[in-house]
Amino acid sequence: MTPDRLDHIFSALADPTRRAILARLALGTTSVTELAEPFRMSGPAVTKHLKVLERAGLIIRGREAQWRPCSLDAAPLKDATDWLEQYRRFWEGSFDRLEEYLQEVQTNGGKDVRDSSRDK
Amino acid sequence: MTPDRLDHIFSALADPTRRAILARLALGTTSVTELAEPFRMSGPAVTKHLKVLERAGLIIRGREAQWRPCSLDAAPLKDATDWLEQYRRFWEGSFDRLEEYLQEVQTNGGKDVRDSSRDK
DNA sequence: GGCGTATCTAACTAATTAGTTAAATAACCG
DNA sequence: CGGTTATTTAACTAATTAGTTAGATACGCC
Repeated sequence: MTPDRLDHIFSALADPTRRAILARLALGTTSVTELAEPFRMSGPAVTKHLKVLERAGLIIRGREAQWRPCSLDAAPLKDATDWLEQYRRFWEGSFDRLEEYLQEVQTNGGKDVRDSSRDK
Repeated sequence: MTPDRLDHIFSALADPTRRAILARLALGTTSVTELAEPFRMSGPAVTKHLKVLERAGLIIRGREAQWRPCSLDAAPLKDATDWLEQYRRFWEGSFDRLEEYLQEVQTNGGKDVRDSSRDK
């Protein structure tokens, strides 16, 4: 997982139009025109969103006559999830004693921000 | 979960500097200066990244003398994970028959992109 | 070949982002 | 008070993003 692959994935997800496109594609492959329909937005604008999703590896484009069907490729979402997974213990809240201890020593005794020479 | 909360969360995560800052904060609360250290980047640039993280709700800022300690608040990462979770079945690959069927009917018989009047 | 539908490219604009340096603010310390 | 350290704000620039409209391209059909 190179760092800018995650950049592309997360920034593709940072837009509600693009998340809605993914949600639609979760129901199945469809055309650009149908993807565009729910939005008050020109065709070219949708084409650009699709390019962003494609750069992130989240969609696959086919060719069928004058249509360029899009389908979901969720594999990169797994990479995003794996990255987030590292932080699960933080939102689940229950650190065990060792983790608490490590966190304290990391912050120089857990007493002060930088060093222990200052004393408030 | 309002849509633009997710926008803020994902776009905060779309930058490697900010992900590195979160990784550092996972080890414990620290100062702006220490956060800035690994990067070839001015102080104000780091302040801006912190503002983005703060807007996303990912960090909490304190005050201690002339320091403004940062600490991680991972709660929004749970929201991101929850959103991604909807797609897990896609990257795990094994759809059950019902899901396959639903996906096919959604795409008008699963045969064509738009309708069944065309026939290739 | 020419028409109609689907989609993309080009060229442009406005807003946002990521960085800079210089100066302001805040708080401790002697 | 005056100096030093930490951090933020202001003002600026360059690059990127999200949208637009107009025109090009691709393909099927008659």
